[in-house]
Amino acid sequence: MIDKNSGLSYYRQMMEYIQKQVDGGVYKPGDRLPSEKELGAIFHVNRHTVRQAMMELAGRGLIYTERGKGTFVARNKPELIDYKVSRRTRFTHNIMDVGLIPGARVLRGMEVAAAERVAGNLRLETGARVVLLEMLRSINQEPFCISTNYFPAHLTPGLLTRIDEISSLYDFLDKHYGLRPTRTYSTFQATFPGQDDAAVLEIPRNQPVLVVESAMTGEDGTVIQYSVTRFRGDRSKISVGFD
Amino acid sequence: MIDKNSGLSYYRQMMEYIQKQVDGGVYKPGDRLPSEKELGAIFHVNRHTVRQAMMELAGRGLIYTERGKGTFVARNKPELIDYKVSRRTRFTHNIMDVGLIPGARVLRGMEVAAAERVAGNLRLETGARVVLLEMLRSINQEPFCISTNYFPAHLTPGLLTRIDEISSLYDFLDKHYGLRPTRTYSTFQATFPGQDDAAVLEIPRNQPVLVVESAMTGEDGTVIQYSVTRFRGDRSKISVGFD
DNA sequence: GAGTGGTCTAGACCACTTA
DNA sequence: AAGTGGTCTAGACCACTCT
Repeated sequence: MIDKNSGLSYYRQMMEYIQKQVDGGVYKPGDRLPSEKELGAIFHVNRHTVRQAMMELAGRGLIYTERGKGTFVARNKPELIDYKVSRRTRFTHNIMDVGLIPGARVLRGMEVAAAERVAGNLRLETGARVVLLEMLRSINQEPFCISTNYFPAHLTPGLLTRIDEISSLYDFLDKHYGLRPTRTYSTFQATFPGQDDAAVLEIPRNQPVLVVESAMTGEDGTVIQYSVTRFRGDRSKISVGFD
Repeated sequence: MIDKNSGLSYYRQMMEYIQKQVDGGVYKPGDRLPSEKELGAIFHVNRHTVRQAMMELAGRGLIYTERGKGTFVARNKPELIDYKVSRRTRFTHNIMDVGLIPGARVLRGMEVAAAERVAGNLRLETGARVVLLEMLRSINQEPFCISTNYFPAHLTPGLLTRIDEISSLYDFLDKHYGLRPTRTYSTFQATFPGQDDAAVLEIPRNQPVLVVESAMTGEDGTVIQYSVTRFRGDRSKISVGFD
């Protein structure tokens, strides 16, 4: 099982072996693997060596552990959600159109001084007053993405006093302020979540997130919204049309 | 330094402490941390406990290790390359425009039967003949992304015999086949690299990649190219304009 | 040769789940 | 109570880098 002279460390050989077992369908998503003790006996290695293999495979997302229960093969890709981004993207409609149940919860709402990056994207001076609105969006009751939105404070007076009324952000902006923002650009990055984001999205910190930064302008070209959205990497596939 | 009764494990306390030190600028990107032995002495814990903290922080991308040298604070953010994607994106020009040196190397070129996903995107029958062209693109001599491109074989006869001539893919397609593909859509995902991709991109398997899938059509609307590109997450920021 | 991280073993105790 | 993964200690040897 383990080749002591292969030049490859034991735990790497174990990783390859288990990866093959999973790829080959010997263990299917959701299956329990043998316990660490059993694997140690099977491969004739110490339990800590088993653990090193398990931990690396878990970090890679192939398996996950539950204390007291065992180690399990990860659910493949929990149904990637194809999320379409266009000039006017509306989360609620977007999700409902594919037969899923959207949800939204406001995490933070406050007026702050614009940091350099925020000010630059909103075409304001650094330190200008902006409204920060952070929302958790969920699909079928499960966390999907966190969106941090910034608006020039003078364009959205009293927004924070009406936070409870927000169900669809775009409807809200149109109804109260006559704002109909359209997307001018978006950037995409793959990174790891910060501690807070990981907790809210209910993912471990070593699971990647897709970060989308966008700027929106009104019909007259003034920038009225800048947002940074972190999508769960295991759930999200963002698609952009160029038509 | 370590609170034995905090309820938090030692290695997690160490992780928090070191994260704070890095965030606070005590250790800057590229700095060497104290050795594992030294950290063990500082925190009054065993070297293995130190290692567990180090390994998790490395998995998260905060630090990296070099055998025989030490442990260093990662330098990730500063070198982000803003890569613009539009209807007609040309890697070579794109990179040169921002003053960097692009490079390309063909990894694989072969004619294969189209798998379901490839066929569907190229609007062909599953099993139809397609040309696969896989290229590594680098910036300033460092791996940046791997692009796997598929073309209907009947549109690009003899492509594989001229692989050596490819420097700019789009120039090549235009010159030899009169093809001028324009992008119709792209999808973005954040995941982990496969073993081969990780090796070619020179990143560990637990560092995220940004996967961009795109379809390109000719002027008459026929799909002439489908590609899957894996960008190094630590280097890439893909931007899309909606104008 | 001294110092670094990488791997492996051995044994212990803990927290949690299940029966 | 038995089994599981989680944490910690202790000691050993290795491969590599630097000087």
